[in-house]
Amino acid sequence: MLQTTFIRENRELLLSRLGKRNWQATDLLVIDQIIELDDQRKALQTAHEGLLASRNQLSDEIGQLFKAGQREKAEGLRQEVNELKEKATVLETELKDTLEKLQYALYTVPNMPHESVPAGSTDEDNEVFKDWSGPLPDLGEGAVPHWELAKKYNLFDLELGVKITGAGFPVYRGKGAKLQRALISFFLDEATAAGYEEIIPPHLVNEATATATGQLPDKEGQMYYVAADDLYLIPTAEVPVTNVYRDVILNEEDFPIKMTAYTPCFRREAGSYGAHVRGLNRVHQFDKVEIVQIQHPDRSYDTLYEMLDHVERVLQKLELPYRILRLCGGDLGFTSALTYDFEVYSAAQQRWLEVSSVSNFETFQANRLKLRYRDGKQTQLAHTLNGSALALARIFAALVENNQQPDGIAIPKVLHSYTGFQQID
RNA sequence: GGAGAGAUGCUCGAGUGGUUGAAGAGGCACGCCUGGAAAGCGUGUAUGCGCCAAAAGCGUAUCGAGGGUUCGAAUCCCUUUCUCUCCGCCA
Repeated sequence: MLQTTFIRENRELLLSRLGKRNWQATDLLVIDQIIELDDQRKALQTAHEGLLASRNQLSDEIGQLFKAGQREKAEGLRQEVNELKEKATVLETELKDTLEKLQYALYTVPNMPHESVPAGSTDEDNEVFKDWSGPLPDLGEGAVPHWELAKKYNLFDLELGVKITGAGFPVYRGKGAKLQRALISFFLDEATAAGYEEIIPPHLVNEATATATGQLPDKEGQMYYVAADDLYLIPTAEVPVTNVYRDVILNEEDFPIKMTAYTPCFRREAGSYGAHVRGLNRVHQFDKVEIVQIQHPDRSYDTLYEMLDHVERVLQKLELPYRILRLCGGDLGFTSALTYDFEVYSAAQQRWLEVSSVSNFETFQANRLKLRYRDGKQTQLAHTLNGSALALARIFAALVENNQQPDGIAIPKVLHSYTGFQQID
């Protein structure tokens, strides 16, 4: 959520930047509505608090009079205060109403895209920020996609998942399960070696938490919801991990805060079916290691690129062909100011699969989180960032596809100490 | 799940209707003292919002959360959340 003061002070810039998200003139009206509502709010608040101040002052006087034994005088003041209170109640109702409208309007405004965000409306307009320079793997005859490899080598079973739960809930087995666990450990070790504190957060979160990182309101359809306890299954570790710092005031020397977490991620992904979602390409539950940073506003973009480097190094160690995209305005998430996606090449499917998304949210989440730092005498909102390092199901898919050989699947060297085997056969 | 107790500032902890944004202690910061340090002494130490060009300042709200009683609530009432203790259940 953008700050009202920011919107007031940067109206023109905001209007033009929201154009990158393909906002039309009619969409932009909400910005002026917000400023208007905020004007109203200020006027009402000033008037309301003026009445409260009088009330408090008179109440003090009444107290003094009672002590002095001047009951009659006190009774007179009482009448006066009661009249003030009636007026105050009217203003209070109006104020609450205005605040509610303002809040509602603010919730509809997405983050302001960074100046480097390319124009565009769909994922086809994303800019290739760093392309894969080497040759793409050519598996030749007989290469099969990962879902067939899964059957051949007993790596995972989607039909079994259907029996146990439903579509999109893979059951990993045998060396497939071991490989999955190896990848998780490897990713976590890479992150902690880079200075991230490992966190094991809850996998269910309450409404306040989901609101602070921007999943609520509006996107409840994307999360699994446990009605009996009013809790949501996390769609990403970003949600609980970023909320570690909800309602916190940091000192400047606390920056940067670096946290990493492995969690399963649950996404309803309603309405996505078809050939491109076969196998592990899109599932309702997948494993992911997330990296999160909280940084000083002046340094958050350096941090964003540092996080890109981290993801890049991990992919290099896994020896997977990858490219980096800079998301266009139309594809940019609601809460993000700038996002880079990583895609790995899936040689058997001959297509790129998104395996990581690294974003700077600037103050958008921090505003809702009330995550601030002390800047001299005042407090300022911090910047939050996060990225996948990495999302597992698709890494798993690309890994087994690209490394398939006639007699088995070769495990990348870096994972040998984690898997305990060098090949799946 | 049943019974009881509790929730106050960075921490501990006092406070049952009237300068209580909140005693006291600890911590922390700064200053004095010291050759240096400790001890000691002094000062300071919440956040949001509004008024103000801005600072200073002033106002207002906040003692788990929400609502109520009252001229006035940390203090009284209701609802709710959470924590602790005992019992039950249990990986």
